[in-house]
Amino acid sequence: MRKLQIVQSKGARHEAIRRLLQAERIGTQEGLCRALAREGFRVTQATLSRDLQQLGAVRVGGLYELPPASPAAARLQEVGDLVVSFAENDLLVVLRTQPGAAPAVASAIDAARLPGCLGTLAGDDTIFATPVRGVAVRKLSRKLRNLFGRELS
Amino acid sequence: MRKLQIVQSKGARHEAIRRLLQAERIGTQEGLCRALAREGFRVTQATLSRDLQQLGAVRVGGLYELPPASPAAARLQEVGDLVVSFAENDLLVVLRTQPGAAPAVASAIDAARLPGCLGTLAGDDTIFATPVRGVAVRKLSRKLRNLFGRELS
DNA sequence: CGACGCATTGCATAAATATGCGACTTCATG
DNA sequence: CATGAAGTCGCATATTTATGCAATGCGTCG
Repeated sequence: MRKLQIVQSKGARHEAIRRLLQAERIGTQEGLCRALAREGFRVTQATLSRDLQQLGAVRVGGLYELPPASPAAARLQEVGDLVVSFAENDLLVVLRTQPGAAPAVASAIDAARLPGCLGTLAGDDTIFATPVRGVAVRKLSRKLRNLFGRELS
Repeated sequence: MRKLQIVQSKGARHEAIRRLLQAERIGTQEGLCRALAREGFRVTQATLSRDLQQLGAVRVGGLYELPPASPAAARLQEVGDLVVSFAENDLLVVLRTQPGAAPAVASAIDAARLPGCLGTLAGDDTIFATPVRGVAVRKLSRKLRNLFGRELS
């Protein structure tokens, strides 16, 4: 039997990685691994290899660098708190937001230009989002959840 | 005894690498190695590792990409043909150019902001270049030769 | 609750990249 | 011509990164 894994920390870990790469001169995944360990994240090099790819980090001159986080992504993080719940049917993903916040959130989603998102329509506290043909509503729903990086009903 | 090496091709090879990386999707140094071989460049992965570093290439998403060649470097290549000869004494590097071309060449050199180059002064077909304190005139001369990528008297 | 889909992770290892060292060339100099 | 400094390169290998696979956790749905 292999060691139990404590899944569940990717979001926070990615944030930490961003911070660390900017603050320190980190040149290897092993080094990043040690730095993260100091902050309480215990993961292996394999995981970091995947994380760095997902973050779009690039190794240049023996040092890891991050492409500036897209403004769109930053905005999504900001408005994430305004989202109250997710739901979906066969056709649409339906997001509920705090009163009046729907337009702001929908605009942030649009700006992010998700590959699978055909369009959004915002009311006052409700957003309809519809996937491009061929993408399952489920899939889009998951993507949106991940974007806001939170667990919702 | 090890195999004889046919030194002497870095400049052209670097050009070829630039071209190939832009034209094809190349994801490994081995792949680049094969592509170069098709063009007649026979070098090993080790050499390419060094070349790519020198070119500032970056591997992102499993593909090699080049940072856009600095305008300064491009300009240097352009004016390189106008340079006729190099010479040096204890104090200065002296470049001769085609008549009237000195200012253009000097300006390109200045724009390149060589770390070892304190300043240049251009006449009509003659340029004086002087190194920063601590850098040998010899050193600066070599750097300039390399920049123009040609063999001159 | 049980089954299923999917995401996350570690482990082991494959794949890829970087580098120490010596060979060789080219220039320039005594 | 001998000598020496600088630059380029291949080889062998060390270092670093990527990945196939299986285990586990989480959410959903019947």
